[in-house]
Amino acid sequence: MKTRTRLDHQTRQHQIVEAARELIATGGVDSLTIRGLASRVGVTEAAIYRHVASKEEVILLLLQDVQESLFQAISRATRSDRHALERLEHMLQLHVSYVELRQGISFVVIAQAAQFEEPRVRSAGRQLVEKYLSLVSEIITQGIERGEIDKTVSPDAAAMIFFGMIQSAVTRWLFDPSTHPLSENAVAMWVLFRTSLEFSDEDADRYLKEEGTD
Amino acid sequence: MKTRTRLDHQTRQHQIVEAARELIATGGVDSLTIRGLASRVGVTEAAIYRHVASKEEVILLLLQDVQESLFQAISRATRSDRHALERLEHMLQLHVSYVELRQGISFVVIAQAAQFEEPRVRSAGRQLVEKYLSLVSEIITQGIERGEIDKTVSPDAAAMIFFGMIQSAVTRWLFDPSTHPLSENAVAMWVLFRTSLEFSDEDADRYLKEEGTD
DNA sequence: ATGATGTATGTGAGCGATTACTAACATACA
DNA sequence: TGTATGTTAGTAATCGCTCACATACATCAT
Repeated sequence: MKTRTRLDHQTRQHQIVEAARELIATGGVDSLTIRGLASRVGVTEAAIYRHVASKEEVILLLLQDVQESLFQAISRATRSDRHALERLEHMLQLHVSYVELRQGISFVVIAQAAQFEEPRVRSAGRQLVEKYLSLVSEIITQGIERGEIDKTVSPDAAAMIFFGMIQSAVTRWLFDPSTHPLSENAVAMWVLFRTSLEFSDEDADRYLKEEGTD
Repeated sequence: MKTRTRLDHQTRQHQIVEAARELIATGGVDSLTIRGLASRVGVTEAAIYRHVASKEEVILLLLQDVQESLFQAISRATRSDRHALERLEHMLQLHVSYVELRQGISFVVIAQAAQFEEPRVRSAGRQLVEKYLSLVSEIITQGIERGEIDKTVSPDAAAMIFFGMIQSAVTRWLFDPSTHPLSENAVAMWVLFRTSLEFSDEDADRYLKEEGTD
């Protein structure tokens, strides 16, 4: 029985982050314990510390993983050359799909990060939010330059509303997933919000012929 | 030294809820412990249990207190007979002031409630969110009936965006209060979002003379 | 190839600290 | 005198984490 499966550092660390995500998804942040990680990975607690310095590092790795996978998931929308509004709509759908796939992990982890004492965790969470907002804000700014979005729109405010739509949908969905389907609520909000970004009729013809100043 | 100050059940329970709010505000949800409550109230741990059955009840009482105080805070906006859009703007400002006063408590507690295992805590959090959304939704429905808001607006979707705006502003504010003033961000979002609710120009004159069907 | 060796990965046991909570007893007050 | 409010001193459970030790595996001299 001494024939244990020995896996390399990288593989184990990845397993630990994966286990952390699953634990939080099923039982909330309080369920994230070293014991739980060890149990899920299939090793002892002490083995966890061979690949991770502390519980804090687990959280930081998870935040990093969330950031990479989330931006990977929504990158298809940002890369496209389509109309800014279509890119935003696509991005919203991709983000919502991501949250459903990860069982709400991204939102939960970020929200919790804001509450953590550890400066590094807070910092990582803040950077994730700011990076996301910047991405949305840039799309909107581009849209304005290209004449696809009303120039009176504040990109920063619009990005925050966009971010808030996801938070709102996810919050409701976390409480009762069956009653509040994530995707449907997100689409309903988008249909309404996009009218804020579109040209008002009086301005429309004035900018229809202009080109983006890029 | 045996002359302890003996206070009645109701007073102590109120002190406990107040202490719970302060603990969470300063150190996050993990800081909410029976020891911490006892220390802040100025009694021993065992005394806490004279007025509260369990830690879960503390959270439920806190949620109840948040619900009452929040709706009390925003009631001034809902009671008014003014234009629906003005009522919503006023409500947003009052809500933001409330969050600042309570140091983000309302948002944090609700978000955490969605993650708790205990069914009663989850239920209380869900009801708080739903009640809030209903309130906003009703104001919008009234606005539509009175011809103050575009009839194509979905009250439910608009209410969720409204709720999301607060979540978005608070999330950012919790990470860095000085850089992201709650009130300013909220106002900036509102200025943008309200254009979604207003009449498009073509419809405006059609409904200007109609009365609400209430 | 073979065997020795160093290192990375694992285990078992247990550390001190903290958690929510309780029992036995004391005392203020109606 | 009874009851509500308090204290002291615990409980078992769990937390993050560490130490001494075991073993798989790559490397390297022979």
